Amino acid sequence: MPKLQKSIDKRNALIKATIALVNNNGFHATPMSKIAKMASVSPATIYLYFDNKQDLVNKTYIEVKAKYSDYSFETYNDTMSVKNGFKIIWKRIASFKLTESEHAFFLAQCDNTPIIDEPSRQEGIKHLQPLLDLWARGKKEGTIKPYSDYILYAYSINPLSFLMMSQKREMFELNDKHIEEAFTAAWNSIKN
Amino acid sequence: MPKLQKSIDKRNALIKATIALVNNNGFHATPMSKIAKMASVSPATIYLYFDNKQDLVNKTYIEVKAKYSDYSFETYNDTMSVKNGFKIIWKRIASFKLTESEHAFFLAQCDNTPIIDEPSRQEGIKHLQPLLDLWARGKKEGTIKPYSDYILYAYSINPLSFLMMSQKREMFELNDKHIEEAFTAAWNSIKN
Amino acid sequence: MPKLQKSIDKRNALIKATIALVNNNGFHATPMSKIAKMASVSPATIYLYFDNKQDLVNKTYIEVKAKYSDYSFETYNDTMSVKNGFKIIWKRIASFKLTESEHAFFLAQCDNTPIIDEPSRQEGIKHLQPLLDLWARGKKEGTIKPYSDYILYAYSINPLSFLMMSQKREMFELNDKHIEEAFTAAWNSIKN
Amino acid sequence: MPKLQKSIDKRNALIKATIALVNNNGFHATPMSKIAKMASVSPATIYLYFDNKQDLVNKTYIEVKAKYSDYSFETYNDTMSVKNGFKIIWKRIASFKLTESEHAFFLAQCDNTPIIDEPSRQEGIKHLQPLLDLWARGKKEGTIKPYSDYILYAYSINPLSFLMMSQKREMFELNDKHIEEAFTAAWNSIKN
DNA sequence: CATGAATGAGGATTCATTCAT
DNA sequence: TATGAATGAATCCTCATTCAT
Repeated sequence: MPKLQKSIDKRNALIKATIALVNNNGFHATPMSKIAKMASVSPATIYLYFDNKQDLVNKTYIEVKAKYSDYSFETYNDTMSVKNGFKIIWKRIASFKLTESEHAFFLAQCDNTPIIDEPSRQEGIKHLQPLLDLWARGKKEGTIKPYSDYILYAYSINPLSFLMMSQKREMFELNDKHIEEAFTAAWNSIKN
Repeated sequence: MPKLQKSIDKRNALIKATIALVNNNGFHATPMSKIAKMASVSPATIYLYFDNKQDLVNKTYIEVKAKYSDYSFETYNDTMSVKNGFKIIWKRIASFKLTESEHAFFLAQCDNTPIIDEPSRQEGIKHLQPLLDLWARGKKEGTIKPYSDYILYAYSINPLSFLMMSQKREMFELNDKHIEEAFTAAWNSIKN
Repeated sequence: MPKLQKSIDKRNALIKATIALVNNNGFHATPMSKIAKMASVSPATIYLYFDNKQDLVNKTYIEVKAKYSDYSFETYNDTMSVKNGFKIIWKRIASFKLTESEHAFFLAQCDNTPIIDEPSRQEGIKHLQPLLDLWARGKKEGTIKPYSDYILYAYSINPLSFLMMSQKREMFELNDKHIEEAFTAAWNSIKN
Repeated sequence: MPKLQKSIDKRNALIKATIALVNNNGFHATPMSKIAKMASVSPATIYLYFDNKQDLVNKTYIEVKAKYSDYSFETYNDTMSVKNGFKIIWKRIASFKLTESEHAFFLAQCDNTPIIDEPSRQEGIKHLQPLLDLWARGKKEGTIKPYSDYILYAYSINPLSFLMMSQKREMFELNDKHIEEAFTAAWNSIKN
């Protein structure tokens, strides 16, 4: 098994280490040297895979965001009814945010902070399209309120970030009943 | 009339500068020297008012959080009906997040990041009591769903942070109609 | 004796250390840390006086070049005859290059290398004017060959750099007789 | 016909790249990786041909110096008269410095800098013997001043380096008339 | 012979903090 | 109280060199 190329494993290890360290210590207080150590590589090696620290964080963001989207829509297809489709997607997103909380926390940090540059942020947004399409359909058929997508997202999806955060801070333990309640709240806020 | 005490003006200038710089550049990329410069003060002077950088940020957080709470509850009193009281509070919070967006953005950054230490975070939470009391009342009388406060907050209050963020990023412009829609969504998500 | 300002002594020590280290080790192989150590300051202190390494070297160059010019023309005034004036200047330059060989060597290194940026180089050239004026006078009255100033400089002044270099490399010891010979050669090469 | 030996082409490409990069950027700011890239070779390959960076520069210096000497004496033989022989050699040197200015510039940089180690420097000097012999002959027969060879070189040969430098910096354009003048100056400075 | 990946050591620069005034 | 100067300890990043293939 010849190693003729840059190893995807190393890249992944670096991404993983970045997430873990930024989550625990913040972007400040996450030196490249620590990332390298956690990924079991030399600091210099990072620069074979990424241009610089900013690039590393940008790329990590994009990758996690893509993972998030892929996960969210994996079980959805657009033949589903609006309500059912929404539920399917919502449950996946909830599952992602609560089981993959490392990734979700990282995204929350990036989304509320100037550590990601604008192009990468734009790149990360792209993947939401299926949800927007679903809402468009719902608005047309009258099942979803005719609100701006920003408002729909703010009330039906984004609250999960807050709940994930609270859980991560160990202030609150989300059980299945909570999930059901949360879904009800989400659906009530946007259904017509 | 000579000044015999540490100047509250300087302290305020430092807090203000911290907010502005952390908002624009992030906590990383906000050196003490820049804060000092923006506050028209020597770097050494900061240490007359704050123990160190962490302390400066903590105190700034607490101060802004207090301002936020004070603002939120200013027009509320507990003789109001649950629905009306909620609306009063909600509107104030919305107003704060959208007009005092510098402060709101700073809080959002702190709340999603490990830059604030735990004691300060706890300190900042205290002030929400009137809202929790209102919800307790609502749950008792059956107007508010019997959900955990975390869920109620996640669905009725926190979405405003997302909308503030979107507006700050100039992706979305919140007008009065949007505010009404947002309130409807908020209320629908928690009302019984 | 209050110290209220950046100390000119420290600046001078830094310039001096730069010259010594660049002379002995070359610009590469002269880390800021060594310069700091030799000047008995912290590395960070250098940046109070200079923008960066390039700036430090540029400024050092300009300073040494100015010293060189000042020294060269100190005993000259333009009422002297062309031949006598030239001799006066030439002797001073020779004296500078051979007694202040550290400075002269530094200049030689900068003049034959891309370590100085163009603006600084231009800045360094300015001060030669009195010599050019003298030559202009000599050309007019017929005592100096009507050659380009570059050629006159190449043949009458620049050779001293080579001799300084040889002496510094201990290949050659310049005594008074040599100086006389060198002056004769210089004068013969440009006199009419 | 497979190549069984280290390719002289690669070695040459490396030497050429070294010259170009050191000339344009200086020895500092010329990393091995750039040399490799310019020579279309892997960094590791350099170490098949040279021991290390110092060795690469030393060898480059020696090679260029040899080229310089060979060129200088190509049209000379020791049956020529002193004056004529000197003129022949001088013209070749001038031609080298002005047409092969890349090489000449590289030598000037090395000669005024501690980037070449002493043994290599000595090695480079050897080849000048024919000129020294010519001067010895000239001194004996009285056509050349009885000066040290260092002085003779400083005044008759070295000025060409300064002129080359000026031309390279585009401050000065050397035409045929200038060359004649320069030769006159050179000869006048050393002839008896 | 040739290479791209990998790295440890080191270099320029920044920064939170302290000190002398 | 207030400050500008000073600094040691990091931090990001580069680079000469080596290694596995």
